[in-house]
Amino acid sequence: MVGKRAQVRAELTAEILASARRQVAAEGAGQLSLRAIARELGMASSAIYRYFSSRDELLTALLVESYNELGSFAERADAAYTRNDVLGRWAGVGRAAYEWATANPAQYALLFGTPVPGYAAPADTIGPASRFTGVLLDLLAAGEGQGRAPVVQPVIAASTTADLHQLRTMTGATVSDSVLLAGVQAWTALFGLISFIVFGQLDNVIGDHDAFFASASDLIGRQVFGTG
Amino acid sequence: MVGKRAQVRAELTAEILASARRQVAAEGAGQLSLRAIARELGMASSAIYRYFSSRDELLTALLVESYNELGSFAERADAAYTRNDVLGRWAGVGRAAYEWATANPAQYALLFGTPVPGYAAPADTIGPASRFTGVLLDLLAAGEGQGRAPVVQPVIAASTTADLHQLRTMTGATVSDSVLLAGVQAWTALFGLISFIVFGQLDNVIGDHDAFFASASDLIGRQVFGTG
DNA sequence: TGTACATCAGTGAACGCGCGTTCACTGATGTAC
DNA sequence: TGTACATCAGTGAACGCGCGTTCACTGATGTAC
Repeated sequence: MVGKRAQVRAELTAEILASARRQVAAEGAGQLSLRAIARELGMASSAIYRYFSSRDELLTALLVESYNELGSFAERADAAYTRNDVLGRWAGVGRAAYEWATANPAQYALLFGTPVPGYAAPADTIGPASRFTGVLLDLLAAGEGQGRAPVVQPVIAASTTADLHQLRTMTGATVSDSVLLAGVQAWTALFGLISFIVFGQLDNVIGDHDAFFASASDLIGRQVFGTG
Repeated sequence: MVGKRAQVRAELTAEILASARRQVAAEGAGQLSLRAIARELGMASSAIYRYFSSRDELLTALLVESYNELGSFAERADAAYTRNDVLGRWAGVGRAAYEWATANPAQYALLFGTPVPGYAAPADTIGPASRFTGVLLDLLAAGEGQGRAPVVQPVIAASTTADLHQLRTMTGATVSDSVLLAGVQAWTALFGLISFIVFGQLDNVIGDHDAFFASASDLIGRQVFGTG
């Protein structure tokens, strides 16, 4: 049985995290303040230290939570398609990322924006961070399994071949160099697109963000997976 | 003739900006502190107010300066190629942006990273900001003039057609919808790629950043301009 | 079941820090006659 | 060319604010016998 104390502790930990999330959403990750959280929860600022031993630890918890949210969101979106429907899956996963990002811009910025100065993400964030890329790698493998290939064949330097080799052993991926390189490029393109929209670079350039995202994301998908 | 006072004023203004630049480079834009600048220049913190009426005004000056740096860097790179060598020009302009970004990561973050909370860039940044995109639009026009076309034909919603139309009138561009959409997509892809590298998303994934950038940027270029 | 003790949550004051901005001021540099 | 006055740069103290973190403490909740 779970002790009452442990239960109350879990609840308050969750409340602190929730308040931190709200805080980050409202002011950005750089402005995350333990005192403000304590104020919102109506407790002494020192009490927070019973739950998180420093501001950085709270940031890490937030980071892990956000990566997991994005990852599970993408996994669920992916699961809704037939495995063979590679372009549909790409569209779904991309849209999931886009929707999560626009719904949670500050959390998105925490993951993909300017690194928080003086903060280095510890190793426990690697696992959650790779949930999203895991979906992508699986997608790349499925595409190649169908005989799909990038519409433009990449030119790859020797050092990059080595990097791709190591990436394969790290992730257990099995796709070819061309597909892997084009896939990583598509990954950066997808998040570049989302960042431009979320960070306001396309304000005054594109009015209907959703429609533009759909077109551009579809373009990226057909570039990596061919028109099949 | 320029009065001595005016000259000294211009020099100190430049020194303040230089110190601010150093500050941003070392700590990030969020940490830009007037007091720290004053300390470095050996003057009273209140003296800064003779030159910039607020912290935000200094930030704006920095933003304008950075956009101009990036823009002129790209313009010079572009000018080094034969006008017809569209893929060469794309590679050169992309490399210019990449080199500027890696050499000035904090200034890059100021332009393309998480927006500084509580700060809205005023209208005077639009001009400098569009120097880079001006180069790109010119490049797109040159490509289309040679009969080049994106390797994958974009699918464009009605609202996006309207957005593209407005974009054309705003910028004086003359390219077709497909080329313009693929061009904007390539623009977001290029900066997504740079951001992933500069912000550390590819650490532990790709070792040789320069080589990877070259491959991926080349890929983007051949996607927009065709293999012609 | 009741008692004695250990564990833990939360308090409130304090430390030491840095920040942007204002203000009345001193002197030096420029300008008009 | 010299004098009287206006302009401007820079000072230093102060205001009011917020922050992360530490520490000795009180009181409540749990545990062992």
